[in-house]
Amino acid sequence: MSGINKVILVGHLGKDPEVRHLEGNVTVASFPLATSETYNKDGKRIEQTEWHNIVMWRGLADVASKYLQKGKLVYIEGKLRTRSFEDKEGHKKYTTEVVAENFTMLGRKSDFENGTNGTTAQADKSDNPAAASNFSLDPVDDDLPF
Amino acid sequence: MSGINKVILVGHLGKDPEVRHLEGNVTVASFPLATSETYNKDGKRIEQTEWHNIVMWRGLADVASKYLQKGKLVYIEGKLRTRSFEDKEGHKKYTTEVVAENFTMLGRKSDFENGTNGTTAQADKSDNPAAASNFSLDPVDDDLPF
Amino acid sequence: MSGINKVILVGHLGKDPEVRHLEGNVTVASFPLATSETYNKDGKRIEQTEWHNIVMWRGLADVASKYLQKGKLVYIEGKLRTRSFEDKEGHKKYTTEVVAENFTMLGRKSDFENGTNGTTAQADKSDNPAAASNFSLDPVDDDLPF
Amino acid sequence: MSGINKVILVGHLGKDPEVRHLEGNVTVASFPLATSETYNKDGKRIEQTEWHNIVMWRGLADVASKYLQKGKLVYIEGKLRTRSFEDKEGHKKYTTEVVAENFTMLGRKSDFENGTNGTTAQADKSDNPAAASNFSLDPVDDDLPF
DNA sequence: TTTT
DNA sequence: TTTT
Repeated sequence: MSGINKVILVGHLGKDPEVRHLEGNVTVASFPLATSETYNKDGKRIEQTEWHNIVMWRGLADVASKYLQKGKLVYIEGKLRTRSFEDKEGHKKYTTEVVAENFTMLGRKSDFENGTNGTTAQADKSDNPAAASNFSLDPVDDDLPF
Repeated sequence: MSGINKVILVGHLGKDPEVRHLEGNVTVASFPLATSETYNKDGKRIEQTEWHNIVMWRGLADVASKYLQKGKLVYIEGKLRTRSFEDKEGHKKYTTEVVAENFTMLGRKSDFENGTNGTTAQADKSDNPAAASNFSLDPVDDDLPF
Repeated sequence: MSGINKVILVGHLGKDPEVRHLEGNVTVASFPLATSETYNKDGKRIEQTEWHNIVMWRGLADVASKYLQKGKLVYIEGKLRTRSFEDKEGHKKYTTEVVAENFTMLGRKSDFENGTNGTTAQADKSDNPAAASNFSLDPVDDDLPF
Repeated sequence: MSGINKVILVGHLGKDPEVRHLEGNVTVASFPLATSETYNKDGKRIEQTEWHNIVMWRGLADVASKYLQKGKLVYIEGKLRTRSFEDKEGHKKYTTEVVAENFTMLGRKSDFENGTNGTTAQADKSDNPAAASNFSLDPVDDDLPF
């Protein structure tokens, strides 16, 4: 039977997305995302940071490589996937990743502007009106908002 | 700026979906969904049921009308939408609905079989291979599970 | 059987929380929250805003009245509850609210500082170390972050 | 700043929970949970199962050890935590776990009855009135359902 | 290692 | 109006 495997994260990118192009014209983007939590221990405020390996495929990877950068605050929805691999010494290891299904940029509007290549905010805005900040691979049911 | 508007429900259908066909060949299905919660009051076990108005559009409505029936247990993901209308006496009223984005059938396998018209489990299975129980309007990135 | 009734929102407060004190020393805070969504219609970027009625009870209301203000960006988790009431003309009406179970402030750190009564950022920080921004009614399993 | 780190799973236990008692009278329960997903590949129905390491602490572990068993269908909410350890050969490894914050049993009512040691349904029910199936570590705001 |  |  089918189950549910859903992850919801809000955090900051630890690095710019690393983009790879696989055969068949498939794009993959990956980056670490930090989610922080604060709690009290012996009256002191402790911050604990959890790091997540985020992976985005195809169209989502393309848009991620365009908009997401180190330090940005982002909401990510996805699913868990654990895969095994061999490290350099031939030891079998496991890694758990969050395969993103959609993301939304949070934070100041200026964060939605792509400044990596020196385009001005204005140019970006005309190219990307109104701080478009929600991205997904959903079908383009674009005409009606439901 | 874009935000997040997400609802996650697991509950039972209170009625069979009501299906309407709008102009432009658009299908809409709607039904009430009950989510129950139990808590203790004065040592007695109380069950409180919340009713949700679920709305499904287009392809999701089509598949809902095929598989969902009164009493079935279902996981639904969607978003909130409040709209106004006038009742028969002309009074403005508001209703809040959950516009579903995908759903997954839970429960026994026999629940995934469409038994309304006496078709056998086998016939259902050939029509509906492997008790497919997760439905969404996501793009059919069907070849690879990520 | 028990079900799941969960709402996850990220949006901005439309107003300051309105706080009431009920008998039995129970605090209730309520405010509207806007979640915006952008989509394309005929090549134009449309923003559609959904308004949610948020309700917080007891300790969560107390902390909300202290930290949440009009315009702030907040993550809210809660559940749906529809209740009926009579309006002034005696007509029965329904309203659906999101009863919050916890919230987390998002956005710039300066947003976490309570500036309503002129306390300085520094004073706020000592009172509220490290921009504590996650609030819930969970038990204070504070010593260990799991 | 605080972030969000949330996991939502619906799946079946692969084994009975393994319960350990740590110093300080702390209980820990852990078990594997399977979430299955089906998709089409070349016209064939493929099922892919993802395994999650679930960990429950303290009171939640106690109730888990009482109600959860191999094969049961359960809704789990929690957060991701990756920790490192050394395997027998002294190699550093990482494992990602879902630290559960609450769970709800889904499925037939008979599944809520603890039949491992031959107690009757009736005895179970008196001990566990009304098939209580939602468990969490939330404060016992038991008198009012909000 | 679950379930269908 | 569901389910337990």
